[in-house]
Amino acid sequence: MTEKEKNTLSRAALRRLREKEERRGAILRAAMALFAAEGYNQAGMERIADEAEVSTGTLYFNFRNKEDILVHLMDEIAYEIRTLIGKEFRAAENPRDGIRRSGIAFIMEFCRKHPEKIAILYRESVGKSNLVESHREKMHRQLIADLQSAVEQLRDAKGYRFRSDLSPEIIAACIGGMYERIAYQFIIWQDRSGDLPEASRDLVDFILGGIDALCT
Amino acid sequence: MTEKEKNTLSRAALRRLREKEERRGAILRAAMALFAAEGYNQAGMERIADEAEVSTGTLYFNFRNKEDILVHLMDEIAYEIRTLIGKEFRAAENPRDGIRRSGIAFIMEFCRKHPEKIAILYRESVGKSNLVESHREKMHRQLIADLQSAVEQLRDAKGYRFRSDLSPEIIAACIGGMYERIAYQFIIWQDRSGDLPEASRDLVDFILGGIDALCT
Amino acid sequence: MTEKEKNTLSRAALRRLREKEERRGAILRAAMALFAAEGYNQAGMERIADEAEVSTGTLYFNFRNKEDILVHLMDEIAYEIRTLIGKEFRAAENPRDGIRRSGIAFIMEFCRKHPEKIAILYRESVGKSNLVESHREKMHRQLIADLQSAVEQLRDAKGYRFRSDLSPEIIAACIGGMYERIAYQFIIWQDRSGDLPEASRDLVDFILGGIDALCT
Amino acid sequence: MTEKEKNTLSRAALRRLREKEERRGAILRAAMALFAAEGYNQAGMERIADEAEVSTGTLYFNFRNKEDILVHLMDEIAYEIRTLIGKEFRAAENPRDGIRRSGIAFIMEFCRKHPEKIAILYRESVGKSNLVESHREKMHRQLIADLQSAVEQLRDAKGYRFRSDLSPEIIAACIGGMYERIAYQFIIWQDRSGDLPEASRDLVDFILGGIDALCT
DNA sequence: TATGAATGAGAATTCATTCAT
DNA sequence: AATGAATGAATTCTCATTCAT
Repeated sequence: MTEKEKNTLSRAALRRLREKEERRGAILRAAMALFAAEGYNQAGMERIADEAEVSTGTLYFNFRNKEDILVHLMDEIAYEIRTLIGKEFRAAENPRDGIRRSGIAFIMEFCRKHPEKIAILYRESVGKSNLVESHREKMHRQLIADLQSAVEQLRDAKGYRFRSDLSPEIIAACIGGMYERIAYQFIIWQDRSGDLPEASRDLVDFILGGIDALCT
Repeated sequence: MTEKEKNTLSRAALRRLREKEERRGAILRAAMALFAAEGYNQAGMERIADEAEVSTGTLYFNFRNKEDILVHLMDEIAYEIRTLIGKEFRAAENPRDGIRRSGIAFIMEFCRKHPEKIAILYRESVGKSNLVESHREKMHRQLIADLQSAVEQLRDAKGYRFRSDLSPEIIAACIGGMYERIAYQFIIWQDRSGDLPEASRDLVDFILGGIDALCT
Repeated sequence: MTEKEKNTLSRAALRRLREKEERRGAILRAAMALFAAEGYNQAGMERIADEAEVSTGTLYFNFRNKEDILVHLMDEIAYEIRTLIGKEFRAAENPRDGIRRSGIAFIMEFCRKHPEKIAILYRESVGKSNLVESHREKMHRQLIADLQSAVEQLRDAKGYRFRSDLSPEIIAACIGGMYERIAYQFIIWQDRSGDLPEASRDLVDFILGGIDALCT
Repeated sequence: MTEKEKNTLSRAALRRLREKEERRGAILRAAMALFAAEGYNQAGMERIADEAEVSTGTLYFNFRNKEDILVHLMDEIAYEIRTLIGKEFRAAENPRDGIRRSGIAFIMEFCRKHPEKIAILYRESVGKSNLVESHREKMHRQLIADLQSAVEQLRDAKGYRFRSDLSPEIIAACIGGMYERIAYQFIIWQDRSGDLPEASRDLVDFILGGIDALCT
């Protein structure tokens, strides 16, 4: 429903609409918390409904099925990440600084503050079903595309040349993998948020050094 | 059962032992194929038994439960990887070359040739249960420790100094993450084995460049 | 609401009444189409509402519940059948001809032209619930009573005597069963409308021959 | 499993086999009783399992699903009917007598003694799902084919000629319909077993008279 | 040891019905 | 009167695990 459509509604209708969206939000929040805390398979629909203070029927009124809830969570999270790192990258003076700033922001602003989203993104959405897996692929492809674009901007700004046409894509994939692993290891497996500032600094330097090494 | 113990057995007992181990192997092979092809949750015990040409009862005679089969597969795979990259690393002239050789071997000899093991390692063992997850952590910790040790050997050989004590661990984690993502993307999501030689070369150069960048 | 009551209403009230009846009709038409096409259990209330272009709430304003819709459909259909065969029977010169004409009309004018009503009458109303089943019995009892009366008129006109007092009822039941089976087989199971003229002729001759055989 | 295969089994294995078949039988008996008493849709799987003194899992070990149980019941019943009326028909001196004997046996020996089978055959299997319905069609087609063959034997024995080639099929369908309706009305809707002898006599005379009427 | 039938708790999903607006 | 979101009991089916033979 567009903003324009909303303007034509009565105030009572607006309130109902707000309540409806709030209910969807409550379901997504409850599902995220449970998926992160107990695992996608362990979290039953009844439990999600309870936590969201609705009935199971309402779950199915708002989402096609359990998978659909997970996919919506994935979309929300991916959107948030792309927004955050895009903003940081554009706010930087140059691509090199953009990669640094967005990398640190991703770790410090996103991962550190939303461990449950990291759990969804890197753990609960893995290997669940063909549909979820293909959605996950699409999602990561987009994030990789963003990273690849950043790498290419850096290359162009510096007058670099990479060894091969494949290099930007490889680099982007590597960057994605590094963030995933650092986040997983320091947030999900161990609780070492305290090490994150240091880790994120090493991480971006590692990345920039790696990129430089692939250039002539 | 150690080799020594085997020597004390009668030939009939040896045959039974051989058959038993063959059966365990058949079960593990069947489970690996099914987990990789259809997913851990989708692959039922009955189906695994069928494929291994034994009964479900035999499954439970050889393994505590379904999780236990997965954990054994994970162990086998981790052992194989550590053996391979350890061998390559030690066969190299110096740590820098060791990182290069073992990295390329991992991609070209292991990942490329055993996509089903990649699926188990990076997809089917993710987020399954607390037990599997903690086993996965331990497994990755070992691999990371190997990598960390290689990085430290490189540092010492070159007379490098890292910015912080954390750096070797961060670097090791990053390396693990890169390999995971490259393997996942080029083998599981897409079928681009043809790009793997190029990708693996970029990958090790990226790594070595990154390490250099964190040194003084 | 009788015709007389309608005359006392304002034109606006008349329009509302017309709209209301049109809505009931739309619901019944949608339900009949869906019950016939997909089955009573498969056709959900939401779907019926959609098809009738009303809301589920309106369904429940017009009918007590889902059963009630089915029962109304059954009544409509039974009324239509009784009207048709009654008219044909009375238009005939004698009872024998009446049985012939009404039988052929039932097959050719009703069954052939309204396969969806046949589906409701002989398939979708069967074994659904105690209420529907008892309604179905009542409905069939009425049709049988009509047939029985026709048979008795034939008997009296001819000066026949049946072997027993039960005979007219048995005959009537047989006639009902034959029509049901012929309609089911040639319209629902197979699509052999082309054979219906021939079948209906055989059918009535079979009936008349059967009746004669039970007379002295 | 053929008789021959059974002979090769140990006595213990035979006992287990007997128990297994007994369990299948218990399930079918429980399901038949419940379907007839409460209706197919009303009878839950849990209830059937309870009644058969097994678990729901055993239900699904022995039958694909609920539909499958119903289909097996239908097959059993159809087999029993064909066996009975075939035996009676062949035991008769001539086709005319065969039609009479088998008709009376069907009513008096089968319908009267197994009202629950009548309920399955003529009520609970109607309009349940596409699969059941197509199975029902096949089943009735076979019964009709038997009847048609009997009618054709009568025609040939008597040197009759029917008005059209369609006639035997029409007659067979009519006969099937009559039996269905008589059984339904006198056993399911009303409890008039006392009238069945009389009804069955009228029924066969009606049939034979009808057949004669269609001959030249 | 090996078998495979039996178990039964647990899961997702459906859908007729209600009711606040 | 009409709407349509919400309800929640009910239902079918799955599957890891057990255990008598």
